Amino acid sequence: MKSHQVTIKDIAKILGISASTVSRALKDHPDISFETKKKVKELAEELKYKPNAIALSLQSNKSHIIGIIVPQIVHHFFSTVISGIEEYAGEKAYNIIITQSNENPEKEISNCRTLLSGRVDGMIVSRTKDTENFDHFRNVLGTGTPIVFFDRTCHGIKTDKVVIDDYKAAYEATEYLIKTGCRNLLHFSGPENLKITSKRMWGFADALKKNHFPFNEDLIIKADSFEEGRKMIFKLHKENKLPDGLFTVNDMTAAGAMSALNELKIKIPEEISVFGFTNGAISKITSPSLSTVEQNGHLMGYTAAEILINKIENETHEVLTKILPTKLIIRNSTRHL
Amino acid sequence: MKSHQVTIKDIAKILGISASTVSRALKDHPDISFETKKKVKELAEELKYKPNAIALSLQSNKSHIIGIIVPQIVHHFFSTVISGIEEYAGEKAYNIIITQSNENPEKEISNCRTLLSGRVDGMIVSRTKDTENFDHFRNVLGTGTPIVFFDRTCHGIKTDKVVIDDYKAAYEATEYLIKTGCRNLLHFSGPENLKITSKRMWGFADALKKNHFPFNEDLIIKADSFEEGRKMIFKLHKENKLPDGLFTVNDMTAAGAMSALNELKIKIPEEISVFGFTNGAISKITSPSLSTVEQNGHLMGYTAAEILINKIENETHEVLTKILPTKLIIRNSTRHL
DNA sequence: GTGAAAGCGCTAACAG
DNA sequence: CTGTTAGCGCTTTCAC
Repeated sequence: MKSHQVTIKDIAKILGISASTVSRALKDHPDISFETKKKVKELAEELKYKPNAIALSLQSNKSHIIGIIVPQIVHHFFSTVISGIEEYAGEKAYNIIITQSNENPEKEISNCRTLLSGRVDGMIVSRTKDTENFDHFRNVLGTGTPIVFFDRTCHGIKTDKVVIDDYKAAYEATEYLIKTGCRNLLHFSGPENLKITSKRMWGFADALKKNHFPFNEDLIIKADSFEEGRKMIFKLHKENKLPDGLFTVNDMTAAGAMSALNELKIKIPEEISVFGFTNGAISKITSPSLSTVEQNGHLMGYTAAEILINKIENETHEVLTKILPTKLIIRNSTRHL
Repeated sequence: MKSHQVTIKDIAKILGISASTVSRALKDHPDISFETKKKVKELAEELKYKPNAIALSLQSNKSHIIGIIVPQIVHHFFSTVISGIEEYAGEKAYNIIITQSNENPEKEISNCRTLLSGRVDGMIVSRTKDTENFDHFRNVLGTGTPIVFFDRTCHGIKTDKVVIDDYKAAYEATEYLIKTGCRNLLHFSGPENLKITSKRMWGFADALKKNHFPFNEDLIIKADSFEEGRKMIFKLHKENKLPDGLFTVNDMTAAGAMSALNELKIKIPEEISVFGFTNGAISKITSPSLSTVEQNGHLMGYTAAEILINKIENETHEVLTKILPTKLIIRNSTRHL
């Protein structure tokens, strides 16, 4: 199917000059006469010549491609990040290759292989929930290919990270609930081996303690999906243990909880306030609209790409962890101050 | 930064044999002795040799990369499609490069250039709402690079398409509203120059006509976002023109409408039924949950990739339009039969 | 001012 | 069974 794309040789042949002259003319080399340049450029334009990026890559050992590994593209937060990466990469004439691990560590390992084989210039990664062995990332770094982690990072690997201050954000969200009159708080949390979710949990816990609320582990309940959020509310309702303030590890879980609360005709925020995390697309859609933490995925992706490309092009070796600001987005699922 | 990745030459030198022998040993060429194969493979393993995909591409004139152009990655439907593409591509050892046009025709043109320069083996595209001139796509096809369009296709270009039967789906959704007792229907529609949205509109219109409902153009109202959906409901409410059945061009618009209706304390579905389109993540989250049309983005992406890769590898020239089945997903925003 | 030659990593045709 | 050679498209010395 693939017919012949125009090459430098074709142009050279037609013009009766050598390939190297064409190459130089195309990039305005000072040695080349104005005449020749003009002829070459016109013909190139006419034939729709496009440099073969692959040949350039082979030559320069730079692919101008950034490899991305995320658990799921479909996840709103991750697609936001990807969008941010794409934006900065585009500005710098880099392409992005996207792979998803589907939360499967095995797949993540094979993704690394694939990207390495594709000779990406660097990678931007958010690991699966269950990745415990980080050797595949160490291998990548071993080849000299830089990695920037975002959101879900890997402890003990010396490389750049872009994160938000999950602890602080959770602390502030919890404190907001307290300030608006909640006295009986609960947290729906994610897996403990993920730093981001455990940090959110500690932020919640510490906010309680600092405000002289009794704290015990029963106030932390594992639930981190729409369905689990729903189920847990029904369960708590049955046991007569519903709180008057709920802070969830993410928006989806909050949405699930609210869906159940609505069905139970429990008034939000009058009887129970709900606070989410992420500020995804759904937070505007729930009824009532959801108060949440702005996580700014787009900026996170943009920043990660910025750090990575800088590292690729300037070959710096300093390792930095960038902490992006968050803010509380107050909507109608919480009472007002 | 980039240190040396192991090459075939390195292995050859260490083992004191030629590069071609190594190459052949690695791919189990029958000519090579068992001994040699063993030595080569062991060393390759030990040194973590990975074939240089770029060199292979240059050689074979095949990059094993599929280029994707979508209006927005963040859009749930598109990310679902991408996910489907990624899945099939992964099975066939293809990578995907993703670009977004941001609904900007200029950007779309430059995306085509970029991907062409990256020598992708084929493209999967959903155009912007405003693309009117399709020459850039014709150029791509002119280079022998196949394109498969999905969802938003380009009229008058002879290439493969993967779509759903928007007309039929809209017809069925509307008829469902009628069967469940709605007598006063309205449609919130998208831009007219998009075939998919105008087809949804005609499906709605024809369902009314076939069921002997009066039809006039006032029953079609332009609104295709959360905000517009909201606004329009408030406007209609003020003018006392609210329908008892609403079919929207997509889920977001439906969600906006429902958000407004909830605020106005208008009961869904008792006073007004709402029917969406897409079955995105949000359709489970709205209150009540949203009846909608399953558009199956994942399958659409998977199918598009299947058609494209088949075309790439088998160099077939037949052009086909694949119409994927849809189905109504009945939840709680509509009355039951 | 321009051309010839070498080489990026790999494969395949051609020799032995 | 294995080595040599050439070439994919391009850039970059080194000549002239």
